[in-house]
Amino acid sequence: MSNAAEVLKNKKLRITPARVHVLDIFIREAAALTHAEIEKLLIDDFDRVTLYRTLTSFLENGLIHKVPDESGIQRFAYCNHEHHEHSGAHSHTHVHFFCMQCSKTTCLDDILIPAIKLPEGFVQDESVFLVKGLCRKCSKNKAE
Amino acid sequence: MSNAAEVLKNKKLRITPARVHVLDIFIREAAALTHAEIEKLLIDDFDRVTLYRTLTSFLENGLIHKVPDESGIQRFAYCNHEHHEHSGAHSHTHVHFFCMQCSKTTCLDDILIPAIKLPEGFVQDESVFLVKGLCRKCSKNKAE
DNA sequence: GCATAAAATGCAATTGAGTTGCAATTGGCT
DNA sequence: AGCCAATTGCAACTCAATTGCATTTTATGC
Repeated sequence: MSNAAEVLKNKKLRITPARVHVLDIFIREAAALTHAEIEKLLIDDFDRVTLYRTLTSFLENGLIHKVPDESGIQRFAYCNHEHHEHSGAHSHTHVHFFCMQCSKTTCLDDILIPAIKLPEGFVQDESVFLVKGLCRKCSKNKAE
Repeated sequence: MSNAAEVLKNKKLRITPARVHVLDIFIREAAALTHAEIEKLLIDDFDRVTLYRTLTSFLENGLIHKVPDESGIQRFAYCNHEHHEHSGAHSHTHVHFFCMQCSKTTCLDDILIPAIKLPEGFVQDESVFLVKGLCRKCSKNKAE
């Protein structure tokens, strides 16, 4: 059984071609992907709606997480559990990085969102931290 | 001359009914607004396109700034210059707050985005920090 | 291995945000 | 008042995302 199928089984999700293929892509690609990007990466042709529903299902089951994107398009990335395992409930409290050169969005799994002090009366729940700039690869290319 | 007209004049923008009305709304409302919300708040009926172009113009001239929104819709808020005046160039480096109860997004002008240490090789430019939770008003109501 | 119910998929149609080109109008100026 | 450039309105379009419904597929028990 493929790695993806294994993950689906653990989550008690039905193992379907669409899900296995999409999950494979998420595991393979290290970046945060949009619906359209995944669609292009898929070899087999699935209906757009199926892909939307697959993403929703993965989201609900904690396989992927939403990634902030300023352009207004939804982005999703595979949840790297290695970094969060110890905390019990899965959390997405890491910083995300958008490269203005190559337009890739990546999870900085090791960098947690710093705590801030809100004004009196505000109660904090989740938060989103997106940093824009140049990724390792692009800043290196620029220096040469 | 109205407050809004004054602001437009200082920015060397033409004073048109659409601009004055939209700017009035931004000054009046303390929250970050979407295109659709502004459209509802407008008494006079302007074309959707006019509103989009008005927002673009205000954005380019630093009258409003983009506010992060997880749902993927663009939000804009009036730039409160009191807090940034001293820094010369206008900056939008404050934290934004989304209330999960009343769905309003507000600028926490006084709370600046904390600096973080990126991994080796990453170069930082701008960043976006959105905190979700309960605003003052809603957390107060809940406590009663 | 096969029947079955529930879940997943495909298709068609729809909504809503945002954009573009172009003609008509209006604001700021002398 | 009159000019020109900026602004507006209209029509048409793109793209992301959603919904209802009929069909197919999956997991499971026999």
